[in-house]
Amino acid sequence: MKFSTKAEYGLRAMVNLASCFPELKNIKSISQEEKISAKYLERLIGELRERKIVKSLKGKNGGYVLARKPEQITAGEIIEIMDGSMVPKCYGNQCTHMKTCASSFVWIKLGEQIRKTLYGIKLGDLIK
Amino acid sequence: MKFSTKAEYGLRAMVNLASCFPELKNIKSISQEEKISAKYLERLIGELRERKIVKSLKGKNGGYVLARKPEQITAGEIIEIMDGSMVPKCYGNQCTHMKTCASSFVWIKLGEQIRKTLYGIKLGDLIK
DNA sequence: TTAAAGCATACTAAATTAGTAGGATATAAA
DNA sequence: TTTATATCCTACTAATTTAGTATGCTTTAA
Repeated sequence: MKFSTKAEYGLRAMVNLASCFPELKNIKSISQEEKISAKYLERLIGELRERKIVKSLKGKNGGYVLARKPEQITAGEIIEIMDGSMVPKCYGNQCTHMKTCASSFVWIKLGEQIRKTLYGIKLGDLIK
Repeated sequence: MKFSTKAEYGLRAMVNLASCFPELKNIKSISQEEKISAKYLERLIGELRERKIVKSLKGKNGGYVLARKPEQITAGEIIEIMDGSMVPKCYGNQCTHMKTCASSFVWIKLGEQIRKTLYGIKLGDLIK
């Protein structure tokens, strides 16, 4: 089981913005500090902007700010946006986690725990 | 975050064997019952054999049996073998989850929870 | 002796991931 | 009002991983 670098990059960038909240910071600075390709990061943060995690300001002296306070944004939100669903599914949509499928219990239980864990961690918790 | 079908196939196959434990079952039967490519499954179960989850009996009337009782095999063992490590790491091995890396807390915490959950589920729990 | 099983290895096709490239658009400051 | 600096948008590509095939060898119970 893996997480993509996308989730990791996204989280790191948001933690970075949380650290300077409520100041603006531009892609160039974030990418240098976090050692992530600027162009790639630009796209990732774009997705987080669509989903209202960050706000952007265009033009000179522009950049990004968290759309909410660090205490009001969870790791789960960010990771779910970056990585897609956190609930593993049985293959080919044939199994829709029916009661008759014994092993589906494992994925359901696990999905619950993962959500519980990640939605319980706020950016505010990570910057102390 | 995703699990591969490999982990799912492996788990399903082991649950299947748990259901008929301690009887032998051959690849052909398992693959038909679980609707998984026989040749692919053969390889997957091969890995589980190397790691002592199942025992095999070659030759006519051969097949596979769980190497231990269903109560003594956990979902975590199987999934870890099939899927590799369950602990997500920071990128490029540059970050080794240091205390200075704020976001690494998330992956460490999550890894713990995943392990706790999956190692807490035994095959025996799944076949009732 | 032989048919039925697992064992081993190499190959391939499809999907996903991780980026690049190039420009269009917006805007604050000079 | 011009210009530099930033985000925004879309298409392309390279690398890796996943999922699955193919082929043949080895073992062994009947």
